[in-house]
Amino acid sequence: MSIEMKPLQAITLLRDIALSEVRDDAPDLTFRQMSILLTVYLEAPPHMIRGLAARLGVTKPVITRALDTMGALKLVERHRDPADKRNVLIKRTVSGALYVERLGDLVISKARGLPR
Amino acid sequence: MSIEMKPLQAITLLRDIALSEVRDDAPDLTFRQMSILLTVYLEAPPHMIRGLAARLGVTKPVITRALDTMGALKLVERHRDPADKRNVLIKRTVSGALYVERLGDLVISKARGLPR
DNA sequence: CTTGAATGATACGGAAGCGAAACGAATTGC
DNA sequence: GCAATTCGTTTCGCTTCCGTATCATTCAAG
Repeated sequence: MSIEMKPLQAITLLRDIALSEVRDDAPDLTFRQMSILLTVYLEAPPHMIRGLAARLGVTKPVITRALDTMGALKLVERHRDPADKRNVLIKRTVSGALYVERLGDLVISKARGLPR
Repeated sequence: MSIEMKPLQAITLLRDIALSEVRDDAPDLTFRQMSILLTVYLEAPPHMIRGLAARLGVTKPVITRALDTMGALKLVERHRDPADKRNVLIKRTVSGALYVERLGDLVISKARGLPR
């Protein structure tokens, strides 16, 4: 089931989301970091560096750096793949799940308050 | 009217938007820059540095720098206020309007394609 | 005038991001 | 076994951003 939206509503929604992210004292992720995080939490494992890089159309160091940052924030974890020790598996964390959930609630509440 | 959304839809929408922003070769603005830009294009003029800084809850240099960047991208323009030459008025541009419009279309199309 | 307040810009040191290239470790193919 | 490939990380030089503090300019009040 699709959600219909008018241009003014769409832009207002985006503005409200961006504004909340800025005003919150939550860690302000970049768009790249956010798309990595949400991909990890939306799609089925396993998630690996190379796959995420291809998915986002960026280079591998971008993913490595983003995981450094988000790992320090406890939003994701890195684990070596036991089956192939060259690989790194990106795993979810409790606080990451909370962060994503909070983000979803934010979008929902902003969408609900949209102008006619 | 208001738009109802479920958590999975909300997160998926956000992910799709972030992913599109990353994949596009469009200038990738930070959340701060985006909230400034959308505020300027959504709310009635005049827009001034100090007001935007208060609106976003950030310091003035943040706004100055964001305007430097977005000015170079032709997304906004700076003009001295003739009435009070201490003030700087932030004005919209044609290409800025196009950028915002494209952004709205992106949100609309991603919302339309949401699951469930 | 002159003083004080207000505005936006700039300087500074530091943190984090970028792409390209080089690297070590692990695996695969011969 | 040994070379070639794959994977993620690290390094390089560079750019951008951050907050604090300070600056020049402009206005307003006495």
